[in-house]
Amino acid sequence: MHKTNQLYKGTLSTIILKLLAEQNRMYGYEITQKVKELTADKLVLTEGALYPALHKLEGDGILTTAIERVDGRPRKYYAITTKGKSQYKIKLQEMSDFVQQMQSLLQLKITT
Amino acid sequence: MHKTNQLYKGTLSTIILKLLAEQNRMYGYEITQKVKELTADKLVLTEGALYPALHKLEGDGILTTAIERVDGRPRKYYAITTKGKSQYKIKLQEMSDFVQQMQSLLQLKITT
DNA sequence: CTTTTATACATAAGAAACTTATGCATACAT
DNA sequence: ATGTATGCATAAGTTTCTTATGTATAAAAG
Repeated sequence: MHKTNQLYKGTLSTIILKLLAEQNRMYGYEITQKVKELTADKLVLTEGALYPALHKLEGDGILTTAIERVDGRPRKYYAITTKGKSQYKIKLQEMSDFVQQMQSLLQLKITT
Repeated sequence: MHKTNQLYKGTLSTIILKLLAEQNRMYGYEITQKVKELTADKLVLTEGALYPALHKLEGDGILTTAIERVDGRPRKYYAITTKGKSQYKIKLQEMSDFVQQMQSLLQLKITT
């Protein structure tokens, strides 16, 4: 998923859901580019992590897919389902709780 | 380490270092109790995660140990080394960066 | 007096979520 | 002709957990 920071483990699906909750639909490569853009290259999704994650979300009914041919190449568009939206809310709340727990436990300085 | 939240993966060593950076020395069971106390039982370290983590930190020269007999039972006290203290600073900074990255990327509401 | 609970350590099998490497294919630029 | 960007995918190996066990002592509970 990135460089050498173990903390990002478990964040991938939440990031995917965040993007798809706001973008109607996106394809895999587009997601990697969007995350690079949003984080100024600090977070780079690897394909070995992204594609299996997308397949799992699809298998769990969180995302649906539609393949389209663009410029002679197939593109697999992903969209979030109703189930996915409620799953996203849960994931966001978990992340929020986690962040607060870490700030409290480690007494992190908040530089907003 | 806890219930069912993947996010805590990778946080264990940072939590251990935090406690030992402030407590001179602690033993394993004491660490589990302290974390329970500090988080109001929301974070419960399991032994299967804690002890291997402590052994690894010791093997990496981050912690040192001293075994003492208390109430007829052996206790293994852990203390942080100089190397451990600089490692702790790095870990704290990584956590701080991670938290800010997540707040930014997911636009989390900060409820301070 | 025997069983449960708390204290205290440890390891081993299995799962989850990655990394790293590889493979296929098209289009464009050098 | 070769490298870079686009676009998908899988497979082997690693890390870090969970879950399950195992050993041992002391105090409380029945």
